[in-house]
Amino acid sequence: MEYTVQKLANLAGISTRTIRYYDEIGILKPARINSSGYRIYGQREVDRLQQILFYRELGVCLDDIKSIMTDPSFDGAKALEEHLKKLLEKRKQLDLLIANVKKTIAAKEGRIHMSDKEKFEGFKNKMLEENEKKYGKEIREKYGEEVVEKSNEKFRNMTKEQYEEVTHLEKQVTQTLAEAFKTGDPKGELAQKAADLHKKWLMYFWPEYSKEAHAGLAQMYVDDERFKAYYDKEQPGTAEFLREAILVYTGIKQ
Amino acid sequence: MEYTVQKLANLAGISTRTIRYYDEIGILKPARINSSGYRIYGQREVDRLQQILFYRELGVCLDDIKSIMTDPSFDGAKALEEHLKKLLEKRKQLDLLIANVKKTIAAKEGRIHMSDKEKFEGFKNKMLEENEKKYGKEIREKYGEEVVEKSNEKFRNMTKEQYEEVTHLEKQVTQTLAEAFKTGDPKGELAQKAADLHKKWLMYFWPEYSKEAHAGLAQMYVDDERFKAYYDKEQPGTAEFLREAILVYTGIKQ
DNA sequence: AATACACCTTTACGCAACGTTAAGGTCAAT
DNA sequence: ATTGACCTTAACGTTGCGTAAAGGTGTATT
Repeated sequence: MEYTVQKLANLAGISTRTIRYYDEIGILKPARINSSGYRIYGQREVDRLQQILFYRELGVCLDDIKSIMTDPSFDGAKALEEHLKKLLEKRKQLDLLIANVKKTIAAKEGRIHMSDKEKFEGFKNKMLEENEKKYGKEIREKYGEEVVEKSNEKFRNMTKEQYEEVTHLEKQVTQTLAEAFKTGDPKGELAQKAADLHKKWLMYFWPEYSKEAHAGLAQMYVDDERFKAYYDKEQPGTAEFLREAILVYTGIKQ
Repeated sequence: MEYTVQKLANLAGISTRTIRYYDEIGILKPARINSSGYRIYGQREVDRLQQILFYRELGVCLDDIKSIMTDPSFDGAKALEEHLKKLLEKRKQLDLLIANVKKTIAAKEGRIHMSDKEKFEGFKNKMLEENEKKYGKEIREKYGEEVVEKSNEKFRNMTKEQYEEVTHLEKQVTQTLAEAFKTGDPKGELAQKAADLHKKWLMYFWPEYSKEAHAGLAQMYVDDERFKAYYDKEQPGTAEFLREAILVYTGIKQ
């Protein structure tokens, strides 16, 4: 039997456009072209199309299908394994998404009745997630995998009281820093108090303290747009001011 | 604080292209344009961008985000519910895909060791699925939901022996039909034997037999490209020949 | 022979959300 | 005056087709 595009399309349950497209991308060429320029397909092409549609239904992209079917040296089984891995990854992402959407809906409807402890754990996880997303890659490169993991571990192990203490400290830093900024003197008492509070805050996260690391972090607050924006939110220049204060505090600069 | 595209991009951890694109589609306009034509964003825009990115991470498309954020009468919670439904549907599809890919891999590696019974059940299910995919919609429209369901039920309840009998019958029909086709006479003995075998085969699927329905099916074998292709596979014209034979067999035509 | 109608052809835009050049202005520092 | 780091708009590419548009072919009917 020979088939024109439409006959083949009906046979396979797809559109003629699809068939022409498959010709276009070279994945399914007609057996021949007749004198009027019509595409004519034979039994071999029907079989090939079945194969293509089979892989298509498994969600394999046409380019990969092409490789699987054209290159005989290509390992079809391995390609499917790869494909499966991609699908599983996709499902993981999707599960995360779904969980987040559900959470958001629940929160919006106000019918979230978590215990304080659960809420607290939720906060911690959310913070870690956000942190990872925003700075994860660079921080890991800068400080090393181990340091970051230790820091996160320390954070995860915080009690509710410690967490409250640390958020309180954060507020104190911000406030003191804002007041110090008004004085304009990074060596002044207020600025040094801010730097000290900042150190205390930091020690909730860092496995160990060093002046050099503290000063380095202060420099990053200025260099990195995202950190800078956080400190400059109310008053532009605050990030620089904090750096100066910390440089003095750590004795790197008088 | 004021931000140019790059500052805002760094702050939010996205690309400048994205920011310009969001301007282009009107989802995030700059606070103002300076004398050089630069986009300038303020705190309000930063907050708005955060919102946008929040929804984006939930997988909401930009068009929906636009609706959620611009139209205050728009019900954000409802939109999220809708979105969640879509995501769940997507996951269902994905799970199906994954199961199929796994099955395929297992089959390819030949490490599928099913019992004969399991294998048989698998065959039946696969046939039903394929049938559903290929003809499902039209058949249901033509014969009604109930008839189709009854037929499928009958098929599902087949024992292995019955199934083997029916596949054997199918082969007999094909063979007898091919021989009858050579005689060219749809009224001849062979053709009538083919029609009779076809009836017997059919009765494995249909809840009840009627001459009219049998003749109607024969007509469809000619009208529908897919059925026609099945019968014409070896010899074009076979579908028409079978129809004629059945019309005689059922007494609709002498 | 003309016409209708169901086929067939190629060309090309549209879709989502940007990535990626390309070509060219602006700004601050050297 | 020249870098170099910014900024701008314009436009193509990505995936797998759907959907016209404009025009040729084949066959049956009038």
